[in-house]
Order: sequence, then structure tokens, then C-alpha cells
Amino acid sequence: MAKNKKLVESITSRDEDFAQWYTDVVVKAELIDYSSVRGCMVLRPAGYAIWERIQKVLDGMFKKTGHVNVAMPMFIPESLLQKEKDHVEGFAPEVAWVTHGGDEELTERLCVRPTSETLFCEHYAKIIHSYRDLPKLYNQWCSVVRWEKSTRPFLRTMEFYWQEGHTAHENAEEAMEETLRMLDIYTEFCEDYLAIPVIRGEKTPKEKFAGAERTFTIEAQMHDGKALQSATSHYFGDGFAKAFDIQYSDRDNQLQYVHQTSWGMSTRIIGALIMVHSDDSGLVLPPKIAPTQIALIPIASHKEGVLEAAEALKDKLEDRFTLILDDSDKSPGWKFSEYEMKGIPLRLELGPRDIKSGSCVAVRRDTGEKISLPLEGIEKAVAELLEDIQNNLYRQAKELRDARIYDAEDYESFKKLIAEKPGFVRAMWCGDEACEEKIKEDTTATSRCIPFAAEGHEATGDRCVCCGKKADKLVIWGKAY
RNA sequence: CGGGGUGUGGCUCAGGUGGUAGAGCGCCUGGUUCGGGACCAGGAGGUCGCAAGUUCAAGUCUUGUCACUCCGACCA
Repeated sequence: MAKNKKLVESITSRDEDFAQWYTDVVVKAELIDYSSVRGCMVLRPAGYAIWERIQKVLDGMFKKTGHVNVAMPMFIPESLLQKEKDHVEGFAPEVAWVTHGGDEELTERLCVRPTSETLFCEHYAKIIHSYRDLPKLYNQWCSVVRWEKSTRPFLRTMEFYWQEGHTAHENAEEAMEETLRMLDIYTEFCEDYLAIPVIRGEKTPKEKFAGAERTFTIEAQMHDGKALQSATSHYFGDGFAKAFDIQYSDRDNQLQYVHQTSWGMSTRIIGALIMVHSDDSGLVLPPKIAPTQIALIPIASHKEGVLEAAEALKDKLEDRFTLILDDSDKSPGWKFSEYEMKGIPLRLELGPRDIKSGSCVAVRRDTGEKISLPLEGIEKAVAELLEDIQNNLYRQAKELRDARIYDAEDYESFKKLIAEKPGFVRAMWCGDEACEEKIKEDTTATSRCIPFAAEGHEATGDRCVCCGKKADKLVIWGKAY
């Protein structure tokens, strides 16, 4: 028993060493393995299954709002990448280049896409001619490569999976509407499915996407109080359209430039999922995103009738829930720990005692609570339990986050809060990039976003927390991943 | 890119001053078990990250290099 305990405790305590805890969970839950390529991870079945769930739900939301999927090439000729000045400047330092095909040196080197704006723009220039061709609402699921200096599983890898939506519209209003519509979809997805509360807002000019006119973001707070940018939605105006010559004839036969957007969410969100909900026993997954919702564990399965009863229960539940029945000869205790480590939201135990009493034991992953459920009408009880787990995870995360958003009026208290209190600080900002720089230098905190005033974030004063000059922007500040 | 740490069976690690490679867990076979990581017996499995060098002899010493990890800088 004592030595077995050691196995259970092989996850580093979250409060003791958050970074090590994170790595332990990711590896022990078998989400990823390290590969022989620096900064690139193997997404193992348990990890990829989460991504597949994310894809399925998000893709459904995209389709419902009229988007269609395409696949763009993974290579971008250097000359194409160069077309939009801010864009290339932003990404050039971190692109991977292909210089040879077989033994022959290429006349023009190809970059491995770090993002696909240029490819979409090139294509749009060819296929958009009339206002009747608009809007174009394209999305693609793919992986991209950025030559990162330091990497961590999910949070920052050299190759990562994501979706990138790229749309073209007749005018600024429509493009802006689309930008915010996608921010809404990401918000809904994070809060309703991942049970991660987010703060919505706009990035400051310093933090916005290379080539964008405006960048909107949803920011989540991790269990250690640090921020993680969970998705972004960019409004491009007609900047890319002018660089790539994407024009159409409008209703009055006048040539117009399109207005564009792009938006993305990546496998990084899985890092958020882990850092928001998981605990010292391993991964915790919200039922609505968990690839497997229930682990059904027969107790004393060699005894007469146990396996049969477990099979019958499985048949009863598997149409409505994703479930695995583990009838392997591992000990029950081993299985309990294993499925806790893997984050399965609900465990059902079925043994001789339960069969005799016509019930089974349910154990919640979020609270550890054990509940006896009558087998009669168990579908409904399980559905309610899963819903309650989903809601509880969201509530817990939101309560913790809300308790860790502080307001600062002056620079001294601002610095003190950032240094001493994990979490976010709300403070006024004058709009000067120099103040952002100074704050970053003094505290390592960055501006996460300018939250929407209509969503409960009204100005807390009229002076910049850094320089004291007149300020009309409330900014959420925090240390970020 | 700077600073710290670590590379030895699948995993976690032990191997003072150089001298034929070890443990626990896991894995395989058989048996007994089964309500919080079970037990017994037998068995398989390692060019010690990689490359040079010193030496009669290198897991151990020297140099280089690669990877992982943590903390910064940079970026998502």
C-alpha cells in the first residue's frame, strides 16, 4: 500500500510548484509525448481526442454561422509573405524556411506557414469579382509552425494545431460585425463547453496582431493567477485588400476593396483547460468536452453476474453518454486512480453489493463525492450529475477569478498588487505605449485587454495609473503565458 | 537568446577517489485476488543522450554537441 501511494503522489502538488504540476499532468494523463524534434509534441490519443471534441463543437458553430472549410497549402513563397509590411515584420523572426527540394536549391525559398493570411488573400484576389461573391466566409483546420525559442506542451510549441478563419466582406461594418460575431462564438465555446470564464476585450495597439487594424481577445485566468489569451479575432479593414489587390465591383459598378477579418483558436486552449480545472489527482475535464464522460468499473468482476450487470448498464447508458467499461484484471483501486488521472468526469462502480441492492456507486471527479444511484432511471440521474459537474466547474473557476481581479488607482498600489497578488489588476491607461512598456519593465505584467465597458468594466478613474495624465481607457493587466 | 537543473532497461532513480551494469515499479507467463494504485512464483529487457579525447581500462575524467525542464528576454 505504501509504495502504491507513491505512484498516486507522483504528480507534483499544484500549490507547491505550478509549472512542474502542469508538466506532470500533461504527461501522466498521457495527453502528449515529447518527440525527437525540439519543441514539437506527439499528441497521444487522450490528447488528440480532446482536440477532436473541440473541433467538432467549434466547427459546428462555424457551420451554423455560414462558414465553410477549405485547405490551403502549407508553404508560402517568400515574395508572397512579403506583400503586407506589418505582417511580415511581425512574423519574419519566427518562420521556418524551406531552401531545398531534394538536392536542388530552390530559386525562391518557401516559408512553412506561421499563419495563412497571405495565402487566403492571394486566393481571394482571384475569386472575388463582384459584390455577389461576398461575403467569403472561409475557415481551415491545420497546423502552423513558428520557430519558438522556448516551448512548453500545448502552451507554446513550434508546430501547433488550430483553426484559422479568414473572411472578406463588402464594407467595414460587415467585417466588424463578423469580427465580433466570432468573438461571441469563442466566448460561448469557452464558457459553455470548456467551463472557462473569459474576459472579452480589445488588445492595445502594442499587443494587436501583425497587420490588423484592431484585435479582440478573450482572456482567461489560470489557477495560478496568470492570464492566457484563449482566442483572438482580428479586424483588418482594407489593409490586406490593398496589399493584395482584392477588389470587387459594387452595386453601382464602382471598384471597391473588401474588408477582412481573421480569427483563431489553437491547441493552446487545451493548456488552459488543464490549468483552470485540474488538480493534484490529475486532469479534470468538463463533461461537455470530455471525450469519455463515464468510466464504468465492475468490482469483483469474476463473480457471477457482475460482468453481465456491467454490460447491461453499459448498454443502457452508451447511447446517451460516452462511456468505457474497464473489465481488465487491474485492481479496482488502480482503475480509480487511473481514470481520475485522465480526467473522466464521472465514475460508476458496480459490484455484488450494488447488484443486490439494485443500485450503483457514482463518484464525481470534480468533488470526489460518492453517491448511490438506483439503477432504475439511472440515465436521468447521470445526465443531471454530469450537468451539475459542468456547472460546478464553471462556477468554481469564475468565483476564483472574480475574487482575483483587483483595482488599482495609483502606481504604488498597482505594483504592489502585481507583485503580491496572483490575478488581474484593473487600472486606467492613457493610451501611451511608453506607459505599457514601463509597466512591463517594472512588473513583468502586460496589458491583457481593454474590456468592454458594457460588460461590467466601466472606468475606475480618469488618470493613467502609470504617468498620471488624463486617461479614458480601463485596462486589464496581468502576467501572461 | 541568457542563467540554473537533468540525461543510466518502458518509468523513477542508485552506481565515493576509473576495473565485467543495479534496485523498485512497469512488461510477459502461470496461479491466487478484486468496494482506493493486490499477492506469490518464474521470465524478458540496457551500444549508460550523442561525438571526440585522456587511459592498459570510461556510466565515472576532459571537451564539444543535442534534448528535456525551470527562471528570464522575445513571441501566441
